[in-house]
Amino acid sequence: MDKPPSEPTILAWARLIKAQARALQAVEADLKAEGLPPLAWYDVLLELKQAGDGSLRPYELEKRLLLAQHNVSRLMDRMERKKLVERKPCDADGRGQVMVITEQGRAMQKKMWPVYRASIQRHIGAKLTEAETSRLAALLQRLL
Amino acid sequence: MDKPPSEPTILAWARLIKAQARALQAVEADLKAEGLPPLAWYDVLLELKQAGDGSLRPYELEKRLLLAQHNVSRLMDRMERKKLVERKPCDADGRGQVMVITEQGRAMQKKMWPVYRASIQRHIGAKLTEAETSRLAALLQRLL
DNA sequence: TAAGATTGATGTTTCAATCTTT
DNA sequence: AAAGATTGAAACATCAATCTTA
Repeated sequence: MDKPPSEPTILAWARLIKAQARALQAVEADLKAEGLPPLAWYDVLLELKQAGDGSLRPYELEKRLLLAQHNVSRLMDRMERKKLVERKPCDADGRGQVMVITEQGRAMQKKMWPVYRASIQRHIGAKLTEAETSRLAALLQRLL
Repeated sequence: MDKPPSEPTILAWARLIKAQARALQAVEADLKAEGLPPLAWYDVLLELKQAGDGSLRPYELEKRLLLAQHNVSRLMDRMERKKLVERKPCDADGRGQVMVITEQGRAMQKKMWPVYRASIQRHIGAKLTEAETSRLAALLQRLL
């Protein structure tokens, strides 16, 4: 136990951090260049849209987006101010809230996707062959 | 042009973001649990230590760490307050500064490494075989 | 007591502007 | 004018409580 990581392990770690940082910064920059909100907002909108009735509890968003509870709370504040989501009381649990995507929220998700998609292609797709992409996806899944 | 990304490309992107976020959060938590500073500080200390004379210009750190100039500036403020680095004037360029690692900085780097190393092993090394780790490192390099 | 969610205070990052030297 | 670096103000994230209902 406490066996130290091999050299390839350290290299994989370093490149995971760096490749993600580069790609994420590039995609965020592409969104901003189009005057669109940050990626986190897209993630929220997509999760809500994909949830059956366009709504999720904050703690569900929390788990899916790997965010802390108080960060979800404030992210919802900002998105609610822009009318992209709405808070509703939760029938089933008096403590809880339900976050619902609005029509404006759905429209924003639709508007962001082509820009986001092109950005993913530019910064990931264009750098790997199809076969490499599949192998990368498979290996990354083993880390989840 | 503007060919949309394939399904595997989108999957690889999503997993890159998620796997990195998970691993990074886990490693940061391990460091914090030991009462150590965040990873960014380790990165600075290591870069300075590895630079020939233990010093680098802020703009060099900026490029190596993928940080914005003003973020480097403030990171250096915090680390200087803790006596881990020192600002010196730059002989060769009157506009510039030189950031130098202190003895305390070297000691901190040495103290952090075993914790960091064990954390990398736990969150990356233990989840993949040696062969997988090498393949992952090779694929990630293609993104850089 | 614990889960779901929020909030005040504090720390960090970002934006836009500034300052100095090249 | 451009490069290296910093700074005030605003946005965002984090920490430690707090509040409510289960």
